[in-house]
Amino acid sequence: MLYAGGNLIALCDCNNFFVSCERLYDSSLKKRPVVVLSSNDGCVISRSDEVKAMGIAMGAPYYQVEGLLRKKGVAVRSGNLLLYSTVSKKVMQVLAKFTPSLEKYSIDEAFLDLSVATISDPVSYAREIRETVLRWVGVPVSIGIASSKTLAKLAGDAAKKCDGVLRITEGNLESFLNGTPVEDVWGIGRKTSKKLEGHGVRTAMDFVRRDPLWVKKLLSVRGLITQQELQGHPRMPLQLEEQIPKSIQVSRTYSEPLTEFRDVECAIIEHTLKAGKSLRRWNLATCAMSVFIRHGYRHHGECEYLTDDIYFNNPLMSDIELIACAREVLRRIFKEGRRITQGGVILCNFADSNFKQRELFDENNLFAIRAKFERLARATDKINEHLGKRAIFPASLAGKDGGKWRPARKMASAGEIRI
DNA sequence: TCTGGGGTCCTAGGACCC
DNA sequence: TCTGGGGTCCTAGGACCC
Repeated sequence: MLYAGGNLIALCDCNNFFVSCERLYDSSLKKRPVVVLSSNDGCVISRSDEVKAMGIAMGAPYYQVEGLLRKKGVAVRSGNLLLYSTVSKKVMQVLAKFTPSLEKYSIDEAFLDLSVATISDPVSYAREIRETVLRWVGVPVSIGIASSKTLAKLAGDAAKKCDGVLRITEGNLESFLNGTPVEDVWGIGRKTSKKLEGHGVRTAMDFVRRDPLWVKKLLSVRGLITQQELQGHPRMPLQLEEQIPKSIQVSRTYSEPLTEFRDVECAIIEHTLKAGKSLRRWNLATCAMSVFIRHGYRHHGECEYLTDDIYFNNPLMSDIELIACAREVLRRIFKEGRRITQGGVILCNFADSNFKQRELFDENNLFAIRAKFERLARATDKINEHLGKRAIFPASLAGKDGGKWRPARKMASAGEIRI
């Protein structure tokens, strides 16, 4: 088997990240088993080691495990993304001190290029990284090292089960792959692993041994890339630059079903405001918007999505225009008598926000009016950043604090956290 | 009664054209 | 009226990830 030994990639993964953040905020949780719940306190999205040992699955619906959690004295917290992203930034800052080549892969994971001549012993270097993150931020991490991202991910998983750092080398690669079920490989999900098992492929080693042409035919190029990465060939370069998003989505499951148009409209306007803010933060403008609402419950076979799109010749970024469009689409899709349980807005087809095209016959001087809307949106962003989220908001939301649709967060940590 | 939210990439198939 | 081959572009849907 070929192995690109010169290439050295580390995956640094924060252990039980959301739980670790909650423990950072409230140190009394350090001695207790903890779970963190998704929006609307719907399901379990982070578990401490003790909770994992109890057999509580990732993504388990909270109402199904609530009794057991209470019986076992597990502390339960509603998710607090603001806290987690603040801690994430700190972790990334520390990691950046150890290598110039860093890819922030997710809120709790980063790939580090360790192929630097000055690093003589990558494993002890990784231990140093681990201790530094723990000391400076207070979050425990695991680090996997290998010659490709896919192997580094596997090494990272294995590192969690030993002392926090694990390296896959040419020497231990084969036994490692033999001991890894194919469904544990990054990029091979539930459907694909079922498909592979149907062909007698059970371990990562079984997969690696198959004819590449057969793999490509069965799983397309993605499968082929995964196979090569498992053999130790880096086929997925680190993405060092922050990627500009191709779409921005804001959606929520509501705390109770909404039946009145006005309530749904307020929710959709708030989602639009959030999406617009994110759009401007990236200096983007959008040429397309989708609005969708769902009625009924997903897991009861009685749910239906109502959705429609709107397209713009000139890219938009101001709240006034985005909200007007969202309301228009919502009026097209809303149906009386439905119990709306979720709603959302998606922006896509982006252009640089500096791109502006004047209409040939602009008799009402729309060009100038739109420029004003855009300046207003940017000013609003600045003011709200300084004075708090709702210092300025559209008149269409006046008198609506959104209590009816806002997701329930019954077990939020005391107060909103800023660390 | 109660099951999150936010993304990316790839492919197949249709429409259209020469 | 029927016939062939090849190309591009777009979209919906599937699969995966955290």
